Amino acid sequence: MSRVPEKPTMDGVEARLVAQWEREGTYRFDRTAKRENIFSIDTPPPTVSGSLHMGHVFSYTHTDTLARFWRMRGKSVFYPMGWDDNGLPTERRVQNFYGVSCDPSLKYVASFEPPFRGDPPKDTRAVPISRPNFIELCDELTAEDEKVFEDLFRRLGLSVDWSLLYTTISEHARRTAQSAFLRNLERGEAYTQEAPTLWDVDFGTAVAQAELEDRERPGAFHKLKFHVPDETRSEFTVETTRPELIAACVGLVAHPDDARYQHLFGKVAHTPIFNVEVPVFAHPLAQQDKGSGIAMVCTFGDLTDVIWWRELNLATRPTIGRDGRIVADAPEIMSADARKQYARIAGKTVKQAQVITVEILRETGELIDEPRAITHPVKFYEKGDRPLEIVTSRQWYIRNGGRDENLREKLLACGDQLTWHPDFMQHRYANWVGGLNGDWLVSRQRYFGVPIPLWYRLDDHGEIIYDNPLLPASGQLPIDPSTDLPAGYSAEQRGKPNGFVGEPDIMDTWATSSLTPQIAGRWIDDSDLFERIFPMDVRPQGHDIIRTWLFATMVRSNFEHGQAPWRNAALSGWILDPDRKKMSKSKGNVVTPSDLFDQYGSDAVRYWAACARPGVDTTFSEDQMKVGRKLATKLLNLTKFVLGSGELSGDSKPTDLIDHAMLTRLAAVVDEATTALEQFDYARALERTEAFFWWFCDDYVELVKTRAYSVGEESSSARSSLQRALSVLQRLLAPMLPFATEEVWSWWKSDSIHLQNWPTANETLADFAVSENASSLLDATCVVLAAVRRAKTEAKVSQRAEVAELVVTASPATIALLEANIVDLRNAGVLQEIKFIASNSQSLAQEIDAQITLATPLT
RNA sequence: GGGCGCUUAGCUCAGUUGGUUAGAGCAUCUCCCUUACAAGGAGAGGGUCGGGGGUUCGAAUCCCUCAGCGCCCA
Repeated sequence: MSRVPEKPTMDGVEARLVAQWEREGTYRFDRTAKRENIFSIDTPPPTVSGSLHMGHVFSYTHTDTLARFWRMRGKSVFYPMGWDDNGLPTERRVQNFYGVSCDPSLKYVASFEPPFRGDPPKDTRAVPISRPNFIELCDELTAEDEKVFEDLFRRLGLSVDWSLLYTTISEHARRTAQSAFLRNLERGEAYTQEAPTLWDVDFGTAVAQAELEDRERPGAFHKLKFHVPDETRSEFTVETTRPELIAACVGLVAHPDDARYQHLFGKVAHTPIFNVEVPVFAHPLAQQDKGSGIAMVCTFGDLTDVIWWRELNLATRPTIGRDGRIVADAPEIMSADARKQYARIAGKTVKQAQVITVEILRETGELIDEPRAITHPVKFYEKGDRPLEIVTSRQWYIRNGGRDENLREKLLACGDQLTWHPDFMQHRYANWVGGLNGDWLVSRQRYFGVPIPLWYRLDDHGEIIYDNPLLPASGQLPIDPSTDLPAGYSAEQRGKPNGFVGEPDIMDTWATSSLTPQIAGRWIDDSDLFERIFPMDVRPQGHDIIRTWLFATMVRSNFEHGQAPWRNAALSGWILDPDRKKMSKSKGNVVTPSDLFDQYGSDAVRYWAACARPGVDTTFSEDQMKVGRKLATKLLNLTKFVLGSGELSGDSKPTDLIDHAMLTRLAAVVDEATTALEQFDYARALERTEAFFWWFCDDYVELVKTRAYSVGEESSSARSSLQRALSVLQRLLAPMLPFATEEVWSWWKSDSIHLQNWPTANETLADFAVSENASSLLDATCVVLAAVRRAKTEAKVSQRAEVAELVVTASPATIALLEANIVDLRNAGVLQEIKFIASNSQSLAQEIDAQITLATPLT
C-alpha cells in the first residue's frame, strides 16, 4: 500500500511538485461551476519592475492558505495572478536599464537597438527615443521581469491558476480600461477641467491626492516688509517660507479675529521688490500663531493658497513653469522697474530664485532680520524626490465623492457591505473617504500606460476645442490617439486648423488596476465568466493602499455595477526587520526570498508567514522558518512511522479508550481550525493544528507505539487510529505546508491532497461513541507519563530506563480507569510494578501524584 | 492636531462572549544515541500581563486615565 522512502527528505520535492501541479492542472478553475460553488480572489497584481520581497511572500501566502482551504471545501477557486506592468516604475526601470529616455516628438525607428541592456555606466547620457520605441522596450523588459516573478510565486507554492494570468498593459486590459473610462464619461462620472494641479517637476506629470505624502523638510521663515500705500506710509511684516514667490503674490490673508490686522482688512498693500498692489482679506484658515499670522497668497505656493484663491476670487499670477523654473515673462501687472528685478530670477530653479530673491530683498532693505530656520511638512509625490509645485493645467478627473456628498455617502455604504479582516481597517477606509477634498485626477503626462481614448477638434486657428471630444467606436478599442485616427478624419489633419489632435496623456495606473475584477473576470468580453465570479469573495491587499487601490476599485465598481466588488477585504500587515523597522529597499534591510527558499524550504517560509495574525505587522524571523522546517520534517517522519507500523485490515477500527480520547481531541481541533479558516484566520487554524500535532507526536505516539507494533485487536485499534489521525493532520496542514503534505500524502494515497475533502469532526469520530471516561483516562495517563519522564530526567537516566516500582496516588475513579487501561502507560514508561493509592479527591484526572523507583539505581 | 493599532517570559508571539496555579516556540541550562525523527527526544528555570484608577465574588481580558512605540490622515 504505502511507498515510504527509506530516508524521508524534502530534497528535490518542491521542483517536482511544482511541475506536477502544472502538468495535472491541479489548481485549474472550473468555468462551469455555479456561483455558489466558487470562491473568487481579486489577487493584487505586483509591480513587475520592482522586485519581489518578503512582503509579497508574506501576504500572498496568507491568500494561498485561504484558496487551498476553500478548494478542499469543494469550491472551485478563481485564483488569477496579474502583473501590474504599466506606469512610472516601469518607465524608470526601462530608462535605467537601457540608457534611454522618451521623447514623444521623435519618430519611430524600426528595429531600434538600445545602447545598453542592463547596467549602463553612471555617466551615460540617456538616448532620446520615440514613444513607440520606448514602449517596445517597456514590453521587452516587463516580459523578462514577469518570468522571474512567476518562477518565484510558483516556488512559493501559490495555488494560482496560471491560465488566468493577466497584465495591466495587455490589449485586453487597455480595452477594458478604455471602455470603462468611456462609460464613465458617458454617464458624466469623468470630466476634464483646467485647474490648479499638483505637479512633479522631475517626472513632468500631475499627481493625485492619493499619491501625496508629507515629508518634514528644512525651510526658513523670511520676514518681508509689505507697504501700506496710504498717507501713513506704514509698513508691516509678512513671514513666508517661499520668498521666491513674491512675484506670484495675489493677496494677503489673516485670521478674522487677529487684532493685529483688523485695520488692514479690505485694504490693499504693496509687495516688496515688485511693488504690486494686493488685497488683504480675513479668512479663518489663516493661522494666527504661524509666523507673523498674516500669510502671502500666491499662485500657488501650497494647497491652502488654492483654497484662498478659489474662495476669495483672487487673481492668477503663475510664475513657476512645469519645468520647475521661474517663467520668462513677468506678470503683466508689473512696472518696468519691477520687471528688471524679475528678470534676475526668470529662468532660475525655485532654489536658485530663492537665493537671488533674498539678495534683492537685502538690497532693497525689505528683509527684516536673518531668515529663521524651521522644519515643516512639505508635499511630495510618493515616488518623487523634489517638493511638488502647483501649476494650472487641464486634466481628466473621475468623480470619487470628494466634491459630492451623495456619492461620498454611497461609497461609505459600499464599505459597510464588506467584511473587513481585521475589522478596524474599515476606519482607514472611512477616514480616507471622509477626508477627500477633490475628485480623482486620472491624467498622467507619461508614456507607458493606457492612453486616454479621445481626440479633440481644432478650430480655425488650430486651438483645441475641449468640449465634445471625438470618441472611438467601441469596436475600435483599444486605441492610441497619438497614432490612431478618429472616424471621419485623415492623418494629414492631425494638428492642423479645423483638424484634430489626440489626447496626449495616459491614465493613472490606478485607473487600470482599479478594474482588476473586471480585467481578471473578462467583464468586457465574457459576461458568463464575469457573472460567475463577481462580486468576488475576497480582495487581499496591504493596508497601505486602502486609499488608492481598494478605494479606486470601489469607485469603479460602484459606478459600473452599483455595489461593492467583493464580500471581504483582507488587509495584511508589514514585515518588520528585527529592529522593528519596516523592511524596504531604501533601508537596505531586505532579504531575498529565493535565498530563504534554498535555505529552509518553501513550506518553512510559508510557515513563518502563516503564523502571523491577519493584519498584524510581523517581524522577519528566520528562527520561525527553522520551526517551520522542523514541522515539515517531523511530518515526514511521523508519516513514515505510522505507515511503517503495519497494514490495516478492512474492519479495523478504534476500540481502545485511549485511541477514542485522542480522536475526540482531534475532532475538536478540526472544528476549531475549520471555524478559524472560515473567518480568514489561517494563523489560528495553524496554531491549533500545530499544538495538537506536537502533543500527538510527543505523547500519543509514544504511548501507543508498542501496541501498534504488536498484533491483535488492540494493535489494530492503535494503527487505525494513527492512520485516521494522520490523514486528518495531513489535510489540516495542507493549506500551510502544501509541499510536505503533498509529498507524504503521495506515500499512501492517490491524487493530490489539495483536491481532497477538508477533514470533518464526523469522519474523525466515526465508528465509536465519545465517552467522558476516555478523556479523563488520557489526561490522567499523560500526567503520570510526564511524572515518570521528569523523574527519569532528574535521575539523569535514559527514558528507556526500567522503573521497578511506580506508586500512583489518585482518586478512586481515576485509579479504576488507569488500572483498566494500563498497557500503554506501562510500555511507554517501561514500568514493572505499579501500585495505586486512593486519595480523597473526587475529581478525575487531576491531583495525581506519581513516585517512581528505578530498577537500576544510579551507582 | 485627528484617527487607528500595539505594550504579556531575555526574544517573537498566543490567550474569542471576564472564570482553576497566565501558555507556546526560540534562546538559556540539565539530561538522553530511545529501531519515525540527533536538522531528534525528555525535562528545568524564567512573567506583580506598560503605569495608575474603576466595575466585579473574580480582570491579561470590560471602562477611565497616563506613558511609550508604530501606522494612517491633516
